Amino acid sequence: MYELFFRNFTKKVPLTQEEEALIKTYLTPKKLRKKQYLLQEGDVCKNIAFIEAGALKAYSVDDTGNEHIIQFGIEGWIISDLYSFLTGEPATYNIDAIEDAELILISKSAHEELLLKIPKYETYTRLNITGAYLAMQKRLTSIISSPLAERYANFTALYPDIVQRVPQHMIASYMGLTPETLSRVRRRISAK
Amino acid sequence: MYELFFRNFTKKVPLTQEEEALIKTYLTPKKLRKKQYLLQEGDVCKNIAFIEAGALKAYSVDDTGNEHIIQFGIEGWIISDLYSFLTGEPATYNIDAIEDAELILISKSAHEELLLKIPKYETYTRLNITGAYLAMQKRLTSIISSPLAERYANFTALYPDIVQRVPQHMIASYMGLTPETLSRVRRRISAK
DNA sequence: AAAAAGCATTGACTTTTGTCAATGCTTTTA
DNA sequence: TAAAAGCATTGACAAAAGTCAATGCTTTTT
Repeated sequence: MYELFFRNFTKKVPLTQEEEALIKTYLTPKKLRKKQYLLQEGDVCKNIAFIEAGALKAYSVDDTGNEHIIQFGIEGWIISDLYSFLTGEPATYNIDAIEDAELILISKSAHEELLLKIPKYETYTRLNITGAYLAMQKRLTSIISSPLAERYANFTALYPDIVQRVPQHMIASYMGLTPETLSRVRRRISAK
Repeated sequence: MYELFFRNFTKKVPLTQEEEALIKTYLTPKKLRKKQYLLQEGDVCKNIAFIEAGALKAYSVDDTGNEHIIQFGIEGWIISDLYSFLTGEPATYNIDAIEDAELILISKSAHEELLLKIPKYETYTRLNITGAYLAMQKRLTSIISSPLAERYANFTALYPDIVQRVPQHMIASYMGLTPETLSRVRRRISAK
């Protein structure tokens, strides 16, 4: 149940057996069926979720009812409304399961205690957020500076597994496009 | 010279006099004239820069010679090509001064030693990167889900000082628009 | 003080993207 | 297994954004 979590952790920061055992006491496993919510907009985000298996999406919903996907998450990734988690403010994102999923939850109090008690957990957290920042910066750079066809090519090159597993219209949403536009971009690319 | 840096630091993580003095030995001040480069694409980013005064921009340049601004920085902010800094790969961004600027530089070796020797520096770093991540996530959400007029209104509400100090065409670049389009958006807003 | 460069705006036009509606598949649900 | 829902694609048209060119200011440079 915790294999991937600790494989991931120790790849960033090596742990002793004792540390691993101690950290384990702070973790809570959770299963989620496809379409179930992990978090709904307006609720406070109580957990950070590490994804052991499955796929989820975090998204906002606009006035016209459209979903805008801010983040995908699959095995080995972390998903959360971090702002809500850290501040206790109501969440602005929804998170739900695209596929049946197995998660490992870290509550706010667990997170805080781990930060205080285990310096390596702070390092792990720092490296995680740094990686997330760099990935998002690449995405943003691509949005403001690359033509659409190139942006889609970048995405498929970077996340081939997500392209396989997720419906096109969700990828369109992630890219800030309508499904029709993405469909046409793909046709233009494949015509070459 | 280091006032703002330490005011900022201690607001996040309180420091003893000794710690402050020790950290100071790792810092290098630098002045930059308007239009001068702090970093050029292709060079390795050797420093993280804390901005004591002035304004800078980080941007990429596309095949047609257009600038795309990925980040503004003014007093109290940090600017860098973090990916290049951390990996030693050539920078993909340019950074230059929009106004004369006073910077405090932290070199790679200084950064690494500080992380090892001063746990509070790691906490400071973690909080900084977390804040940067959350700000960028808001920007990204706004891009994929809000109409243009609203995005511009958000920007002016969030960064009124930048709107004052920076030419419109740079704000257009930051928003991923042409200067003409931003000008028209502004006219539409003010017509109401 | 004059010349040059930088900047924001506007108009006319083109290209890109969104919207709405319809179709044919495939997958899920009853 | 029949019906319903979900999905990708396409066409016709509308709206949004980009391009190119010109103008009038303002700021910077010489």
